[in-house]
Amino acid sequence: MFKTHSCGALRPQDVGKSVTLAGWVHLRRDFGGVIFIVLRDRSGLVQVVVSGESPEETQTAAAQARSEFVIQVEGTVRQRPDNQVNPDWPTGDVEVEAHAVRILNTAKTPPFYIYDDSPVDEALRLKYRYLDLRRARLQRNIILRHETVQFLRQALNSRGFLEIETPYLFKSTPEGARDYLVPSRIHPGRFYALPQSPQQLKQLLMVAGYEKYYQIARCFRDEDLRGDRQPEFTQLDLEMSFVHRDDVLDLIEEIFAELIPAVTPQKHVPLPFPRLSYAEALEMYGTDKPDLRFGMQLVDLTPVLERSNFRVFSATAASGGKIKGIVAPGCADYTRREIDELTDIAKREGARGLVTLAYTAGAVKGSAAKFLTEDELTATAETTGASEGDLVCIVASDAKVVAASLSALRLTFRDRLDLVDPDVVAFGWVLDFPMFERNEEEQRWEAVHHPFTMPRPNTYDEMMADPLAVLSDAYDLVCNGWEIASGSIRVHDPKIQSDIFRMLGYEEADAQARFGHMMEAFSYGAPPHGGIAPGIDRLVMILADETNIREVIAFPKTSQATDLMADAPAEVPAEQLKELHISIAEES
RNA sequence: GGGGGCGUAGUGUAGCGGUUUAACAUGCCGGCCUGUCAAGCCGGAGAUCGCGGGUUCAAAUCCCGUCGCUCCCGCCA
Repeated sequence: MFKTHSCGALRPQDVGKSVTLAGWVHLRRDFGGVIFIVLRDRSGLVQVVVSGESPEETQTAAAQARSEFVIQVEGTVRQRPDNQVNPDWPTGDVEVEAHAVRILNTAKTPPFYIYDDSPVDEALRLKYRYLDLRRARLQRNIILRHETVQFLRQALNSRGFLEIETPYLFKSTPEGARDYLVPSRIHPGRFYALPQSPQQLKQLLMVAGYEKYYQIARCFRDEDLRGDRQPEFTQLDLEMSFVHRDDVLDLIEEIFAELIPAVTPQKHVPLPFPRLSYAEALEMYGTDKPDLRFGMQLVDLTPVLERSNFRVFSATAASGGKIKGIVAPGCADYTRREIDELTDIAKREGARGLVTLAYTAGAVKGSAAKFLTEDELTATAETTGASEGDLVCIVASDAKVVAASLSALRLTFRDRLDLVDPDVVAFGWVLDFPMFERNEEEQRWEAVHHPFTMPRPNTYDEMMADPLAVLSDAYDLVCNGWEIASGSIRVHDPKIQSDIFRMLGYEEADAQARFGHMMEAFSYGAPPHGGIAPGIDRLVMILADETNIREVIAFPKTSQATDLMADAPAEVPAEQLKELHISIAEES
C-alpha cells in the first residue's frame, strides 16, 4: 500500500505516530520558509507541514506540488499549538510534519474548483464528471447512497428476503413508457427491450415459490427527462407472497423509519405515515403526491360561492365545475406584480384566471372583491379560515384544473414563505387508486398502475359497468412532495387477468403474444402476492437535500439524455450496424 | 413536440447600442515571506463576448436562426 493511514481519520490519539499518507493536494499555502499542504483522500482532509527543517528534496517537492497533484507523504503526527487548532475540521487538532514528500503524479489545473462546491456550469460539471465527483458535495451524496443501499439490503436480508438478479435483456411490453430496444445480431429484425422495471420477472419469482424477493434494480425508460427522472434509474424492487396490502405498507414503513435516522441522524420522520385515499389527496392537496410537511389544504368554496353574482363562479358551478381556494398567510400585501405571477402559475395549469382576495384591515381587496357581497366575503373567510393579513387564492374551473393550479400555488407559497423544515422527512401513503383511466386520443381504457394490479371488484361485467369507479389495490408512497415508491397487490387469478386484458382492449391473440408466458405461469399455482418499488435515486436525493437526482447518480445524463463525458449516444461504424441488420432511415 | 431561463478570460459574475484598450473576484504564472488554514503583499499573462446571419455610421449589447446547459407542459403502466 502507498499509505498506512487515511487523512481524515487522524486524531489527537495518533500524535507521535509515524504515518504514510497518499492523496490529492487540496490546497497549498507556501510561506517560503514553511509550506502547508492540505492533503485530501476519500476520508477527508489533513494539514501537512513542510518546514525549513525538512529534507531539501522534500521542500523542493512541496514547492513544486500544485492543486490536485497526487502525492505521498511520510511524516509524524503532532499536536497543533493551542492557538492554531482548526475547530472546523475533524482533523483540526493535529497536523503531519513531513519527512518526505513524493509526487506520484502531476495534474493539469482543473477546469473548476475542487476544494469547494461553488456553482459551475452544468455542462462543464458533466463533461468532467470524474472531477465533479471529487468535490465534497457529490462525494457526500454518493457515500450516503452507498449507506442507504447497504442499510436496505441488510434490513431485507434480516427479514428473510432473497436478493435475486433478473435479466436486462428482456421483452418489450405494450403500454407504459417507451422501451429502450436492443437489436439481436443472431435474430435479424428482432429486438430485446431493457426492462422498465422487473415487474413481470418478480411476479414469476413468486410463482416460482421464492416468497420474498428484492433487487437493487436498474430500470430503463425512454421518455423525456425531469429533475426526478433519468433514462436509467434504480429501484429497490421487492415482492412478497401471501401478503395483503397492509403487510407491504407496514414493512416499508418499519424499514424507512429505521433507515432515515441511521443514515441521516439530523432528519426527523413523523410516524406513523399518514394514509389517505387518492380521492382525499386530490381533494385536500390537489395532487396525488402531496407535500405533507405543511398544511395549506385546499378548501371547497363551491357551496359558498355557487350562487354568486360573479359570473365566473356561478357559471362554473352551474356547469359542474368546482370553486376552491387556499389561504396564503400574511400575503394580503402582495403587489400587483406578485399577484400576476401567481396568476401565471395558475394559468400554466389550465386555469382561465386567478381570483385573489386580500383580507386587509376593514376591507377586502382584489380584482373580484367588488363582485362579491359582504356575506360572501365573510363566508369565504370563515370557510377557509382566513384572517386579517391573509390572501385567499381561488380558482374556479373543472375539478382537474382547480386541483392542478391550486396545488402548484401551494408549492409556490411553500417555497416563497419558507413553510417547511428541511430536516423533516414526511412520508405518506396514497391508497385506493382508480384502476382504469380513459385514453381519449386512442379511444381505449388504460391501467393507471399496470395491468397486473388487483382490481376491486373483480369481474369483467362489474368492471365494465363503471370502469372509472373501479379502485385497485395499488399504493404510492410519497415523501416531501415526491412520489417515492409505487406498488400493488397483484392479480394471481388467470381469469381476472384475462378480464383486465379484455378491458384494456387486447385481443385474445394479442394478449397471448404479449403476456402468454405470464398467463400460463399463473395457471400453475400462483400464490397471492404483491410488492412495491421505492426509487433509490429520489429517496437519496431527498435525504441529501438535493432537488435533482443527477446529484446522487455517479454518471447521470443531461436533460437531453446525453452523456457529455463519453459523448453518448454516438454513431457507430457501418459494419457494426450491418452485423445487427440495421439500416438508418433518412429523416424526412 | 411546445414554452421559459441562461451562455462574456480556466471558473463565477458585471457591462445590455457609442465615454471599454470589455470590468471585478478568484484561479493560473513569477517574486517576497517560517504558522497559515479559501494565507497575505507585489507584478504578469489570460476573452475572436457559444456559433452563423441581419439591422446600424457603430453590436457583447437590438433582431432572426442555430447549438449547448437548465426548468416546466405534453410524455413518464
